[in-house]
Amino acid sequence: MQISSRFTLAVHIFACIDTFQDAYKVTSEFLAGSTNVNPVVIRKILSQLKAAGLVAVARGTGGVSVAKPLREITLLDIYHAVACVENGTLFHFHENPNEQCPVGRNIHRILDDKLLRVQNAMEKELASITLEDIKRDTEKCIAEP
Amino acid sequence: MQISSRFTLAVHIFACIDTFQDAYKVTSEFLAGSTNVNPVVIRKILSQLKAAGLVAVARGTGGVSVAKPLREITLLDIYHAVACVENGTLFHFHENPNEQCPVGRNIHRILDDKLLRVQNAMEKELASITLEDIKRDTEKCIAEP
DNA sequence: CCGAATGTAATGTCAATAGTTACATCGAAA
DNA sequence: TTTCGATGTAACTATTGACATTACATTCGG
Repeated sequence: MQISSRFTLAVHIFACIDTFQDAYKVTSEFLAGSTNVNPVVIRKILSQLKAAGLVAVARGTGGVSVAKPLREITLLDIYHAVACVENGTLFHFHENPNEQCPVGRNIHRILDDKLLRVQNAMEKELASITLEDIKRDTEKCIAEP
Repeated sequence: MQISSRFTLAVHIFACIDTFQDAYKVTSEFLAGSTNVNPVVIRKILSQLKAAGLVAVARGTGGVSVAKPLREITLLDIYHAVACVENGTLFHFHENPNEQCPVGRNIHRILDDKLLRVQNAMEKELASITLEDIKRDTEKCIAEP
């Protein structure tokens, strides 16, 4: 299985806030229009981002803004906020290896550290990219089509 | 979503072949016993590993063996063989960003290279681990419980 | 040719994603 | 203070993939 599109949607949302916050009120309806997904899905993601302290959502009046300096928000923060993998573990392990079997009894001791290394390599790369990078590349792409 | 347990199952299968091939005939039934999953699931994985040239499966008589030197098989080979992610892309992208929107029109140009970097970091780590490492650690874990 | 094992189709269950409707709630502005 | 646009969420649905399970044709050494 792939990592849920909630992640790419969340990054898309931030790119929209960066780009449009001065010209428009950025609402879930507005974001639904840019991403082409349902507004309720956007609101679900926004509430996860809000719970992680990454955005501020104005109730009543409406509108989304970024809650921290862009360079302090990494793709890893966003990835964790939208909770795309269960328990934060990337690899799903078969649940009940046979404890009577020497291999089944030890398979976690054999594999867990290696899987963690792989996951850490991925998360480290996610952590190396900030919303400032996204903003810079967004402006560049829009400027030179 | 997490990466399918087919991957950890496949590694478990190789650990079993290493450990038991001299003492037992390693069949799908045998492997189902050690992993505690259905034999048909094991056979599905075995046929994927066979298609990738990683194992040899004896029809009729039964039994599985490794088709290449252990040091030449990496966890990345296994990961690709069992095809846990669609098109080989780890991140699922929302399908139809709005082409009328400056951000929607450019979101792939903004994000694709970054997502690829993350995926490459993960795959590089997977490629750094071979079945020889698995065999060594399996023997170690079984020897000292 | 017998028997144990593989290959595979078909079916069922379960969980997660994503779409959609509906509505209570909020809060600024008229 | 009422109105109106927006958020927060619950509820229901459709779709998809994972995994279990049954069934059976096929294979091949003994």
